Amino acid sequence: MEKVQQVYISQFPEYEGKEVLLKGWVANRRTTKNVVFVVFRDGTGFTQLVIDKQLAGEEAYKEADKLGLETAIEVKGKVVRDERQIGGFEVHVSEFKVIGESEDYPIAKKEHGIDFLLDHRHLWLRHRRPWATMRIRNEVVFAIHKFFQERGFLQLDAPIFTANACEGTTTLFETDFFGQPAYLSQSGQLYGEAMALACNKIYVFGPTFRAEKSKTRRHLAEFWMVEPEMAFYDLDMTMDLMEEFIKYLISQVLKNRQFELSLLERNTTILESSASKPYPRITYDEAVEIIKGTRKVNGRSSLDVLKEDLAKTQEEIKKLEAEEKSLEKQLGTPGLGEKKKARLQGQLGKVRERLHKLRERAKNIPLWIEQAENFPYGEDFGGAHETVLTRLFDTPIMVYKWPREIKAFYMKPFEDDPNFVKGVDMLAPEGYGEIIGGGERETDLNALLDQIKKHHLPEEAFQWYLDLRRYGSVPHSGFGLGLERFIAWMGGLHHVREAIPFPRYYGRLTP
RNA sequence: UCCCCGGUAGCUCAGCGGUAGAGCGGGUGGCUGUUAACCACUAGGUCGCAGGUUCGAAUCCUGCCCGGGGAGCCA
Repeated sequence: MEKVQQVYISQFPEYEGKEVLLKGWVANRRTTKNVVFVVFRDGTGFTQLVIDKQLAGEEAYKEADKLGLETAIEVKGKVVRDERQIGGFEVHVSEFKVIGESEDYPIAKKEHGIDFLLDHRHLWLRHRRPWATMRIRNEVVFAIHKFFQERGFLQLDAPIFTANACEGTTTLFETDFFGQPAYLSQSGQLYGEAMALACNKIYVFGPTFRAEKSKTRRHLAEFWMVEPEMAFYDLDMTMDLMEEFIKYLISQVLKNRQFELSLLERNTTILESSASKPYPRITYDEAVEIIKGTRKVNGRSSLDVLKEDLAKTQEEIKKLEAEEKSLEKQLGTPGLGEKKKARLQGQLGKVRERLHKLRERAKNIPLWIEQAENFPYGEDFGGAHETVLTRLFDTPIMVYKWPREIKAFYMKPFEDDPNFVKGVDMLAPEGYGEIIGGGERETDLNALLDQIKKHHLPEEAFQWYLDLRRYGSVPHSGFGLGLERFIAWMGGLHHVREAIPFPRYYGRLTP
């Protein structure tokens, strides 16, 4: 092969009309009489290769026609503008050679179930949706570091092996640490507090582990959390920081990852409002009133919104049921052509799938209404309550001033209202739920000892933590952002397991 | 641990008491600057496992296993 410059697909705008060398993989292939079209990827993007008999020769055409999906190839050709293609360019190939063969690639050119795809996660990562998602993940991670570094925070790591449970509630993974039981960290917070009192403003950014057998779209057994901790910060300063932080992350994704968002077919309306509009700050008491429907938001009550929703859902169900019947009748007609029959069956499948989802929804809404109306004051919100609450807003909301009993032992009570603590949760819109939990920490040694006893936690294990209150205790605060939940919200992903390269959750340890 | 839904071809699914089906993917041939291309032919199955009901079970019943969603817990 003659020497030409090797470039990446991402550099195409600088190389229009030029002869270049590309190295990558065959993502898809279509053959026509004189031309083979290859959808080609090199990790930086996707483009179409055109292997024409005239230009590349009869041999190249025949060889290209045999290329299996995901064959690694080296290509020489000219970058040509073509507005019909993704990225706006295609490559007219003059020569190519195979670097690595690929036969019977397991992921077919069609829809697959999530379980099959996750069994092939190591290969699935090569495809468009995961590719776009991973680029958004990287954008978010980079933006997190930029945000904190620009504000003088130090990134410091908390240990992963710990001797005790942080908050004493969740189930932890137990391991053997040279003959002693040790647990995988469920939060870096307590260590973050120690580091903040040493370096003022710090953030812990690492993996965390929870051994709950959670089977929901919001849970993983291993996930990444960003936990800033700031000395001399009170609750209000913390809420200001949280809002500024989330707005910054969203704006960076919107600015730099439009193409990836479009590949995910993400409607960005709510992301845009969330990047600019102020986030409502609501006390727990107010949130309860909103959930119960006794307090209106912008003239709307949560229960009315749900009832409207139910009516709309039922209407759509009726429409689809009629469509289902009509399709079934058409399918029952004798003498249908195979082609026509297949098409009808395809349509019927889609209608049924949509019906299934709507029926599920129609079944759930009355339950939500009931749960909302009968919400027992003083308890934590469940998924249904969060949905009811966040549905009324087009930005994240911050719920603060929580009843002391339902929050962790280290939370600081309000001086003028000691039954409530200075904790705050940020709830994302569009059903993505809690993305941040945090607040101001207890500073008083005796108050903390009291809480440790009330929560039945082992006092000895917390001696080092209590030292932070013995020697120069100061007001301080912090919060934790669930990275995968945030990414799932950005990308409009169905499940947090799509937001991490190799998810770990109950029932999934490989690949 | 509990509740709901599911397990049929490599993949996505239909069939729900009477001879196991379609699309995609594989193979062969045709057509075509194609966009998950298209058309024809072809190969491909212990209907999750075990037991029961029945003349007859993918279909009904029971138990178990696996998966999905939710509760709990939380980021």
